[in-house]
Amino acid sequence: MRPPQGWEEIRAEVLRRIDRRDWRPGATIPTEEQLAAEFGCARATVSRALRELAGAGVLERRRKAGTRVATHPVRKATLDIPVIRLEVEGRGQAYGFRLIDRATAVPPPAVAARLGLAPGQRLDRFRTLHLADGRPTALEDRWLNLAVLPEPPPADVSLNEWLVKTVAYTYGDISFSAEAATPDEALLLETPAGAALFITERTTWAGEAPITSVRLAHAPGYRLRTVV
Amino acid sequence: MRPPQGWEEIRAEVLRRIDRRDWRPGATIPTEEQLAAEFGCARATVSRALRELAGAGVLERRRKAGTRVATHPVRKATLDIPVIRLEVEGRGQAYGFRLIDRATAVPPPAVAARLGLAPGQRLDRFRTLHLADGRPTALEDRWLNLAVLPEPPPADVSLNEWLVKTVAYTYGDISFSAEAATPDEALLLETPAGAALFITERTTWAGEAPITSVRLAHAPGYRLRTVV
DNA sequence: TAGTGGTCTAGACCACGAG
DNA sequence: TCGTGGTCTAGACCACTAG
Repeated sequence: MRPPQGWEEIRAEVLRRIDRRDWRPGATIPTEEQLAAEFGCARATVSRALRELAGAGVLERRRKAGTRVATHPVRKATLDIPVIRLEVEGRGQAYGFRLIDRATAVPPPAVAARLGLAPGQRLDRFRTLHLADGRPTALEDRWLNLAVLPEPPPADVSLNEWLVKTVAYTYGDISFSAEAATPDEALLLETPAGAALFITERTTWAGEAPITSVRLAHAPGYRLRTVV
Repeated sequence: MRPPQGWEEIRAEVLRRIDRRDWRPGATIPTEEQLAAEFGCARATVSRALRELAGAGVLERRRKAGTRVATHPVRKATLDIPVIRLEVEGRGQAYGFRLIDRATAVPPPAVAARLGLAPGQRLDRFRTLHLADGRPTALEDRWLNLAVLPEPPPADVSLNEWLVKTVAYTYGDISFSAEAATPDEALLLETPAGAALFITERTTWAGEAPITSVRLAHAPGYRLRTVV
């Protein structure tokens, strides 16, 4: 049989051997050097293939100990964090948004803690409704640290997209959960009170400075997908 | 200033330049060759750094066109797909589970479609309640294609973990959503009917053969986190 | 301390795709 | 067409860690 060529074919071959149970969970597989000899390629090529599989959670690698097939069924998936406008347009619908209200206030303790703020510090709060073909798809509740921004945001664009262009790359964390719609949310999202909403919460920093904390409540039916 | 050394320092330097807006969203950055010359390293080292950033959604790369700072704020996050037992034990609680019922039946159309089954084909269905310190944390509803398994599963272990050890690596897809608890689910999870539940649905194949489709309904308060 | 993975180099050729 | 990223090689040295 023709040996695998290129790191992608090697990755596929390794997966095949794991699937066929030639290499069982917890077992140590041959070293990079041995595999390179078997496949007739450079060690760097094998290394690349195994590194990708380790990144996906399929293999566990440690110096000196070697490479093992992962025992714990912890798989890693990559998730494309969605942008509402692109999601809506991807479904062939017209995107729109409406600013519900805007205020300066002291954020609730949970938000202040997430952003690492001193108690009592005031932030700007924007609530925006995102629309698909005129119907609400998500309610955005954003707390924004205007102090760190070079200029105030304009009123006529999506705050999210303006931020991305202005503050550029940021680090952050994201969490997903399910919550029942409050009466207020239900009214805005045109859904029954108490409906199960999919919630994404994102907090971002630029370097050390906390920028913004966003809570998105998605209208019922929302679904986040990925592949393992 | 000392030039960055190693692909990780180069990655950090690139991020710094994006953060400082030396390189703006949409702009083309220097070629690998130019950066290698600037940093005094091999092109492969620059390539590695830029590849990682492209994988994270920070850069967009195309042959001939070069490398640009990503304009669309689509970030990619890696998600550790949780294993309930490990999550529970990680919180310092005692893990347990209880088999609710088991049957052979024709799955609902949605499940059959996800698994790519012929209409009318029967599968085994297991419903399991996962417990943390004796209290329910998640309700598992699993449809299992016993025909493709080498041996029937034992009754006394977690079905999920047995599957992982037996079928080894599988491909699959995952989706997340929010749903209101049905009366049945509410009873089992000891929560009010209609409560907002976080739902994960996973379908897996081993090669071409569909193995299993699982729906996990998490008790209220569940939260899935990741970092960008 | 020795074995294994992690990384770097200098060079080469290839594949894609913008102009 | 030809510039750019994508990959491979053969070799080298380093970093971590199991025994």
